[in-house]
Amino acid sequence: MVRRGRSERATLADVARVAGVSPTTASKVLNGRSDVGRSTRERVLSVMAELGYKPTAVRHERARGRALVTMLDFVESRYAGTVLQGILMAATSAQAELVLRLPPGEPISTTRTAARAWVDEQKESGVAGLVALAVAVPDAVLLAAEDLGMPVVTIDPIDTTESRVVSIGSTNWAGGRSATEHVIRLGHRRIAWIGGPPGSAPSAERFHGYQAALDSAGIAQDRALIRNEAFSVEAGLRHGRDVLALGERPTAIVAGNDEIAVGVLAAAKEAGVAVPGELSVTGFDDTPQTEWTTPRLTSVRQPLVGMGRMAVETVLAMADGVQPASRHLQLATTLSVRDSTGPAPSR
Amino acid sequence: MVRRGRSERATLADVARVAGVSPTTASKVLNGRSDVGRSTRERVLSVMAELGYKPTAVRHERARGRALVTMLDFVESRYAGTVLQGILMAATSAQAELVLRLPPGEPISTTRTAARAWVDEQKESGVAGLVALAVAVPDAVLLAAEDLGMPVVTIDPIDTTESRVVSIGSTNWAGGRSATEHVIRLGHRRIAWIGGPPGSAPSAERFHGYQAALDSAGIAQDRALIRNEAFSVEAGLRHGRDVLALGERPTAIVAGNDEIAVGVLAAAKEAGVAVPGELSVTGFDDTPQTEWTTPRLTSVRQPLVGMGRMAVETVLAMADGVQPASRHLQLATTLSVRDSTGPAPSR
DNA sequence: TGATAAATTCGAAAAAATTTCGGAGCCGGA
DNA sequence: TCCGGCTCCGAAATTTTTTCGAATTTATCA
Repeated sequence: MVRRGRSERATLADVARVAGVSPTTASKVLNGRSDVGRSTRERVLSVMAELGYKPTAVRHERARGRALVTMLDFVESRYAGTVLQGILMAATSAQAELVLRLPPGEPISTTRTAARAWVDEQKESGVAGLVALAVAVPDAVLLAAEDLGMPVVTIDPIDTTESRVVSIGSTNWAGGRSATEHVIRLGHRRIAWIGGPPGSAPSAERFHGYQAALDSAGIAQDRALIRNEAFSVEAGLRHGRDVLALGERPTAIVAGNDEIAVGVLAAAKEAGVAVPGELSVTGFDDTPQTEWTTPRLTSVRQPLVGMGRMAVETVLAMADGVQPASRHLQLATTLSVRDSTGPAPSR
Repeated sequence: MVRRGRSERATLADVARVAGVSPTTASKVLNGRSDVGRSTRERVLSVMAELGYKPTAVRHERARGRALVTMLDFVESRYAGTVLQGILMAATSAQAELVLRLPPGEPISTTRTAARAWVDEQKESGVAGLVALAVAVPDAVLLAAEDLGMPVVTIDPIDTTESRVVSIGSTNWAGGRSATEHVIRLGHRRIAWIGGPPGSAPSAERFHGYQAALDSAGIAQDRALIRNEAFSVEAGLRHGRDVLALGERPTAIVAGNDEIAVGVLAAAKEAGVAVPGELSVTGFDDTPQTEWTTPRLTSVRQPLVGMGRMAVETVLAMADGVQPASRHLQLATTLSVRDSTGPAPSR
C-alpha cells in the first residue's frame, strides 16, 4: 500500500518501515522529542536522508532557486546603486533570490563561534553565497564561510590585503594611468593629483596609475601637486583652490573621483581659470553628473554593472564547485573624453 | 467528544465548527491555501483569534525571521537608492530579511492563476509582505496578494488610481505648492512650470500644487509658461531655452525635478540670464547635485529614507494584522532654500 | 445570446503526522 | 526475589493536511 507508483514522495510511515520502527517513533525523531534512544534516532535520521524524506508540512523547499546574500553599507550612492543593479539583474537571470543585508554587527564580526553560527544560519536558510559590496568583511566571517564551504566574493573590498577572498574590482591602476596619459598626450606636463582618503585601496591604486604614467613619460613628481584627503566635493574645492594658488600652477588636474573633480571645477571657476582653456580636469567613475557639469567632465568609466554581474556569476559558479580562474578579477575601465580636457596652453 | 473539560486548547475542528465550515477549510485557511473564499477566510480567521487557537506544533520555526520582498525596476538612481536605504535600515532593525526582486514578468502579471501561484510561492518561502517601489504593480498580482492575505505597500506607484492598495508617497502637491509660494513670496508674478511626462502622477500632483499656489495668489496661468515633457536635463534645457526666448519672459521657473532644473540653469547660462538676479529656479527632489550647481539649487526635499522606512513598518504591521490608518500615506516635503532663488527683479 | 469551457470554492474521504498513554525491559536497592 | 523508578518504544486516538470530486460562478466563444 505504500510504494505505489503515484506517490513519489516518501512518507513518514515509509521511513518508519525502512528503519524498522513505528511511525510514532519516526515522528518523534522528526520533532526532536527526547524519548527516543540515541541509536534509534540515528537510524531513523539516516533513513530519512536516504529516502529524501521531506516533512510535508514544512514547505521550506529552497530547491526552487538559490539565494544569494549581498551585504552592503550604503545603497544611497550611485556607485552602490549601479553595482546593485548589475547584481540584481544577474541574480534574476540566474533565478536566484537576492537578499540584502547590512554587514553583521558586533558579536558576529569578532567572535569566531558567533561568526560560524551566523554563516551556518545563512546556509540553513538556503543561501548559496555571499557578495560583499565595498565593506570590510571581518576575518571571522570569512574564515567561517571558508570552513563551511560558502563562497564569498567581495567587490572593491576596503581591505585588499586579504588574498584568500575572491575579489572583484575594476582596474583602478589602469584607469588612473589612462586618465593621466590622456592629459599627457594633450601636452600637459605639470599635472596635479587630488585623490581620496589615504587609506582607501582604490584611491591608492588610481594614484599609482597616475605615478606610473608620469614616470613613463619622464615627468618628475612634484610633492606640492599631490593631495589625498577625501572623496568629496568639499575636499576637491579646497585642494583645487590650494593648487591653483601655487606660484607655478598645474595645467591639468587628475581627480580621484567625480566629486573631487566637481569641486575642482568650482575652484577653477572661482579663480577665474578657464576649463579646458587654461586647465584640464579629469574625474573618475563617470557618474551622470559628468554630463551636466560645465564643461562636461572627462572621466574614467568603471564597469559597475558588469562588476555586479560578474560577482554574482562568480559566486554561483563557486557554489557549483567551480573555482574562479583568479582570486582577484579586474574589469577594464574606459576613458570617457568630454569637454573638460584640452590641449595644454602654450606659453 | 470535543468540549472535554481537560482539553483546554481549541482544536482546528472546534474552530471549524464555530465558524460553520469543515475542518478541511479551516486547515486551508491556516495554511494560506488559495482555494478559500475571501469571506470564509475572514470568518475563520476571526474565530481563530476569538478562540485563541494555536497551531499545536508551532509549525517548524518560521519564527526565525520574517522576510520582505521589495520589487523595483532600477536601483541605479539616487531616488531608488535612497528609498532602498530606508527600506534596508528599517528591515534590519525589524529583523526581517530583505529580498530584492525585479517585478514579475509576462505570464505572472497577466494571468490570474499565474499571479496567484507566484504569490503563493512567495508566501511559502516565508515572505511576509511586498513593497513595490515606483513600479506599476499589475492588477493580477495585487488581487492575488490581497486574496491570500499578503500585505502589499507601494511607494510612489506609477498608477495611483488603484485605491485598494496601500501606497506611500510624499506630498507632491504640497511640495509643488511650497516651491511656488516661495518664489511668489519673493515677489515673482510671472512663473513658469516645466514638469515631467504628462502621464506621471507625481509630476501631475506637483503641477497641481503649482497651480494652486498661483490661484491663491490671484495670478493668472499662462499657457505659454507651462510645459510637461520628461524628467531629464535635455528636456529642461530645451524648454528652458524656449521659455526664456519668449517676448515677456518669466522671472521664475519651477521645475518638476532637479534634472529639469539643471537643464534650465544651463539654458539660462546660455542665454546670459543671471540666476538668481534675473531668474529664480527651483528643483524638486533635493538630490546631492543641488549642492554643486552654480548657483546652488533651491529644491523640494522628499523624505526618501523616511518613505522606505514607513513602507517597511507598514507592511510588517499589516502582516501582523494591523490595518493602516489610511490607505494612502503621505510624508511631508520640506523646501531647501539655496542660492538659485532671489527677489524678483524690479523693473 | 446561449452554450461551452474554465475557474473558484467548498467538503467528504483518505492520508499523514502527532499526541496520549500504557507497557516492556532494565537497572539498583531492599 | 520483588519493587519502584526509569528509559524507550508503539498502538490507538487525535489532530491536521491532502486529494479529489461536486456545485457554483465566471469567462469565452460561436
